[in-house]
Amino acid sequence: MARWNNAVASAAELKKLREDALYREAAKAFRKNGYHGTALEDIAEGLGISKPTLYHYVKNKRDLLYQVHMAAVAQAISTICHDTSLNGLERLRRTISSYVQSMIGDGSYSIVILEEKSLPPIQLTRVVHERDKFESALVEMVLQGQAEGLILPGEARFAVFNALGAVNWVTKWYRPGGQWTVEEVGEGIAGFVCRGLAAPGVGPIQGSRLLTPTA
Amino acid sequence: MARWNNAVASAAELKKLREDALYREAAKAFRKNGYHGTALEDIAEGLGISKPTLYHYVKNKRDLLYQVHMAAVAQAISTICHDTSLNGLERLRRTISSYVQSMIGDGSYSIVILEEKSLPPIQLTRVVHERDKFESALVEMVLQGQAEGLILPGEARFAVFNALGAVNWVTKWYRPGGQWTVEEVGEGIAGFVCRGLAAPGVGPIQGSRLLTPTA
Amino acid sequence: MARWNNAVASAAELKKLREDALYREAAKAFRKNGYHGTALEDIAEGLGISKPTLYHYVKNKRDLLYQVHMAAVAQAISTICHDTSLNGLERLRRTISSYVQSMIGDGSYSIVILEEKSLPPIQLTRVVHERDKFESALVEMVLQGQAEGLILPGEARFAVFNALGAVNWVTKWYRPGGQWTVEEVGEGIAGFVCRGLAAPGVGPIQGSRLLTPTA
Amino acid sequence: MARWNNAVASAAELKKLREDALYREAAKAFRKNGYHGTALEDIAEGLGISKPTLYHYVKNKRDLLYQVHMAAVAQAISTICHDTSLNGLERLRRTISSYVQSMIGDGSYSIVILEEKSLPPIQLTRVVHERDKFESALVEMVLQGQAEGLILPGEARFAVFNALGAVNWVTKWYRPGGQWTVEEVGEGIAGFVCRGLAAPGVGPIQGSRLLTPTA
DNA sequence: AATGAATGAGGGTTCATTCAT
DNA sequence: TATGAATGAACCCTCATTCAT
Repeated sequence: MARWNNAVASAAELKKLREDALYREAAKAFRKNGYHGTALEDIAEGLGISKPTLYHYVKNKRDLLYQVHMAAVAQAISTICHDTSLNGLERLRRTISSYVQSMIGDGSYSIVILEEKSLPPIQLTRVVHERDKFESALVEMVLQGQAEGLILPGEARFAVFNALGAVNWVTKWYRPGGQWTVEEVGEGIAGFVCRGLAAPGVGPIQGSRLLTPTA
Repeated sequence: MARWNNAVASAAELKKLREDALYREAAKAFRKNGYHGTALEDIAEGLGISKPTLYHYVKNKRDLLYQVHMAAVAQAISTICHDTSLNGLERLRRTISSYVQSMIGDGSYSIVILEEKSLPPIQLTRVVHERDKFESALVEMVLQGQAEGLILPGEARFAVFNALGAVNWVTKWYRPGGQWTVEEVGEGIAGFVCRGLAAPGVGPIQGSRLLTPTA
Repeated sequence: MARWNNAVASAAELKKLREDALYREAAKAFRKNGYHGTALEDIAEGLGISKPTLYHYVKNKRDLLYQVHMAAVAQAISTICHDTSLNGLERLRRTISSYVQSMIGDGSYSIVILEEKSLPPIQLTRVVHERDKFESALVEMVLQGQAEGLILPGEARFAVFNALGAVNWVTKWYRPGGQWTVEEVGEGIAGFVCRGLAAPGVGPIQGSRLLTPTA
Repeated sequence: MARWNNAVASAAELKKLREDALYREAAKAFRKNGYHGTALEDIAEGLGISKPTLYHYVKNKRDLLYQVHMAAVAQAISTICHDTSLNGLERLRRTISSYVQSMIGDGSYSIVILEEKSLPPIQLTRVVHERDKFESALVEMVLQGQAEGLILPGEARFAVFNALGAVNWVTKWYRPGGQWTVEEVGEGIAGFVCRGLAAPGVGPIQGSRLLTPTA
């Protein structure tokens, strides 16, 4: 019987690896059934362990959600493109492509949903605060792009909301192992978003075979 | 004390009106806390009635979710633009704008999330089947737009997924009573989506002040 | 099957009566097995109802303990002898006799034990505060008795501790329906305590057949 | 870090000393939180060892309680005054003083409470049987005192119950390191009890400054 | 139609106990 | 001897659902 999804290695790293496997399994379950719809038993079963064993790694269910959220945000933040030699639109495009790929890739922690009553205020605040860091980075790229005349004028936050919608939705429909590769999807969505925001006259924006910009 | 959100009228329509109020209240709760995170008590409280009274109007909680889903899909389908004199891109734009406005308007039934274990297979199949009608209509518009050379070639379903992401996400961030009107948001998202899909050379696409296409 | 120990009467008082029956049953269980050793199921079973039904009457187990404690202290306070025409020693005697009889009588709520971790600090403070009212009344009687030369000089609190020991211990050994009546026990303990505290030369103190002062 | 409360000595006695330290620590915990309210982890922590290590010294939690009870009773029995040259009242007084001092002294094993469901019948019987030895000794002293005309006539068992109440209660209120010494408390309680039982005309009975018989 | 009362089912959490190391 | 890891059993508590009124 496969335990811990075989994420078991040498002594010291063991616990860390197990935690990661736990977070990923939990993220998957939360994504599928929501926080309240997920029983700890489901997660334990997915890992081939018993329910009480989970309590060696997390304090309680809420804390597990919190940890998963934090891991997800950290993953999101790690996809931000910091290459200052690029214009805002291109930085946005690369970030989105990279972010999407991390979301649907193997090691994804991403949870999109945040049921309102699922976290106590303090932890909720922290999650929102971290999430804001990621969103602010996107807003900043949009503002740069607008200043450069590459992105349509208007509310930068509105632009980011649109972008995040197209992006986050991917977890709802993407099925790994299908005809569309992770990379194609990431590049495709990034292209879609950037075309949606680009000012008129900006040249063709890179996409993927799923939505061909140079037909 | 306001009961049934004052949706009470003359004899025969009474039940229908109450059902509608119930579905809207349920939709709001499900949207906020998910299916499993919503207690029937929450819904009853929101309507100013008691928990057992709900059972005069719905068979059980699952059935309530089913009814809300069906109402939501019907609402979505009702926003489809059937004007065959228009090209695919414009029909898509009008449909999206209209759909978004219905989602964030007062009488919204929309639930975006479908927790996988929340409906029994038979009802799930029906909901998915109805939802497919709406999505197929969108796919058909994209195909028409591609045939007309107005929409980029590629996977029409991929295009629709992107569109739906930007669209459905609106329930996560829109706050009624803020600076952005329902109409501005609807037109803005529709413009964003259509620019994201439009083939090069297609003229400026209508948006709103939130993202100005003709800056 | 006997439900609610037949403590069921007319409409409005119903809930109050049920609460009382619940508190008495809970007190009995806590006395026997301690707080942590008592399962809510035990209490429910003793009342002929099911476990979740308890939650119509108390918020949770801790709150139940708190309510029982408060009822017990109120009962204790109600036995205090306020007859100011009496000397301190006699007031003490009457109070103790009355208190003991209330503890082992039918409607007793008394819990003697307070496991330290069983109540959250706020509720613990309140219980202790109320209990102090009762103990202070006893201390005051002792001080009066000492001033009157009827009680030995020394630490009044020490005297009260001794008295309370003899008194509270009664719940550990008294078996209703045995050879010793409630009244005999109450008077007997009261006499024992008062003789233990009385100054030399104080005349014979009333007791009971269980320990005859006038042999 | 202090382990085993430094009760560690040479090879052979090691196990015995550790067991004693364990019993005392367990007694303390049981006294504070009751049997069911005490987690083995609490005891282990108090000894600076880990939970499974306890199982090298006791078979299981119930057995630990049993051992502690037996140690406590043995301690109680060891305080019995066997000096046959003394009258019953004085023997009782010395025994009680000595017993109280052993209860609140450093090496105390005393558990006063016996939650009914905490021991299986066989072990319970043995504990009760041992306890009876101690109580019988007290009863015998009372009978002797009554025969000698020094103790009030009446039920000897009732007299002993009163005595044990005042005595056992001491664990509930005594705080080491306070203003009252162990000896003062022991002598004070013994005096209180014996005055409570003494026949009229018996001369002054020794106490302590806490309750002065010769004021 | 409406609801207070009741409960079976289910989920989160703790903990005594075992085992491999 | 000592312990981190694991788990079955038991308990508190919630909630959808039913029923009598």
